[in-house]
Amino acid sequence: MASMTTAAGRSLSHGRIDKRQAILAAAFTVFARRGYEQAGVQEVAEEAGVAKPTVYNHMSDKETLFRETLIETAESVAAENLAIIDRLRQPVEDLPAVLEDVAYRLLRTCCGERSRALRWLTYAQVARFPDLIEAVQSRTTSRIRDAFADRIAWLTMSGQLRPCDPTLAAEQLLALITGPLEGRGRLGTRKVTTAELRTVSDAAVVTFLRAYEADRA
Amino acid sequence: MASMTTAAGRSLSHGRIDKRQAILAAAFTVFARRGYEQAGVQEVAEEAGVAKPTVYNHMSDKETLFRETLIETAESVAAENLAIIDRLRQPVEDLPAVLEDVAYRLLRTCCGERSRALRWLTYAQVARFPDLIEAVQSRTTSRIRDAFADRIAWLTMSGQLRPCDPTLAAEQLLALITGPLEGRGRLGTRKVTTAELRTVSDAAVVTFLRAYEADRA
DNA sequence: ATCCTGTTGAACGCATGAGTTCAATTTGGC
DNA sequence: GCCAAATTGAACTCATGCGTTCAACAGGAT
Repeated sequence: MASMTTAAGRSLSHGRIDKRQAILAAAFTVFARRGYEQAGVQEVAEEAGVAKPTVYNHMSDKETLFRETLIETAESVAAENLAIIDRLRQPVEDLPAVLEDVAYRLLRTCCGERSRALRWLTYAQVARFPDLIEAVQSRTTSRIRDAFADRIAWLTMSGQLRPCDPTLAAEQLLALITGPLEGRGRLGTRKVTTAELRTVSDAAVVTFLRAYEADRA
Repeated sequence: MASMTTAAGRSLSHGRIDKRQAILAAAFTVFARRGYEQAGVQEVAEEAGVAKPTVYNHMSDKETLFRETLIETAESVAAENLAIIDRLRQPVEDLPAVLEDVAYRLLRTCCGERSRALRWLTYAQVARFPDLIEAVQSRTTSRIRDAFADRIAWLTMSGQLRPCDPTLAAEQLLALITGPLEGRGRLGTRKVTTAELRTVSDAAVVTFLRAYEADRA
């Protein structure tokens, strides 16, 4: 009877520190470093400070380990992004400034180690685990898009944005934020300067507002 | 001394049909189907209708085989996209209509088998071959962006678009075209309807023109 | 103290697949 | 027809790594 876990992730069997979390964290580190196939279960165990059979005590397979790791990371990344968008819940007086701030933070997160590695690992295993794309995106991109759409809907109702399809507007704003850097290979391996992030996110907001700002009458 | 090849890809040693091309084509098929690590050289050989040692006669490594395959495909995909953008070289009378046509074709290409597989394979092997991102993107995304920027510069000079940074505008237009479907996981495994492509590409052009069209005075 | 449960390290079996070897055969050029 | 280069199939070597086994061990509960 391997460790069943509560919603909080704490082990039920005895009060021991849950090694499950350590294993998942280590697994993500190693998978991100080497990729799925190149990563060895042995290496994950070492990174977690644990013996190999212990890993198999918690996860039946390398595949299971991979899936749980990606899901876990997806939830974490999503939470980070949703927190940023929540900035738009408080009433906004200076819309461009607030949007630029949100856009900048989102872009910074999307360029971060975790987000990049998550995207890579997910797409890398399309051939082997096609369902993972759906599993990860429904937890990240879709939720972020919907949260943004909610904020845009409110902004529209308060007259700060022109009437539009909020979901489409959210998709386009997100595309404007993350697209340019992707095209420059900067969501790839190269370093990104803070200035470049600001330039791109500001430009995204400017273009978005030109297209979606309510006519000033 | 294995076969040196001319620019046309024809084998110099005797007039034999160049098996190199067959091998590269088969390799892309197999890599796209299985991914780099899962694809076997044996399987590539079978797909190409060739014996395994023959593959090693043309490519020293599995790694070399992979690199050459990706580069070859990148050139091919780029050519396809550049041809679409060339549509903008002839003088345009109805800018929205032409842009929508170009956007739709680009999106259709980007959702195609070859493009998707190329992206996947490239990003999938970031951990092992980090330089491939640069190699592929410099042949595809960068060139497409630059070609688009050229057209946009001309359109600006002819007064059909407002003054802007053509490269940034190109990046943003491309982002608007391909971003939304990516967010929906539609550049993933799911099927995409023609209608959906049209909706997204039209919306991209509408938003782009709202932001970049010259003021009608 | 003594159970029970989970951990440890080391070794193992086993499958997979890269890259090679080689002798036999095909191919196209001359 | 003849040669040289390329191709073929089969078998082989060798490294890698998953998943398992097991005997010894640790640590909390009663």
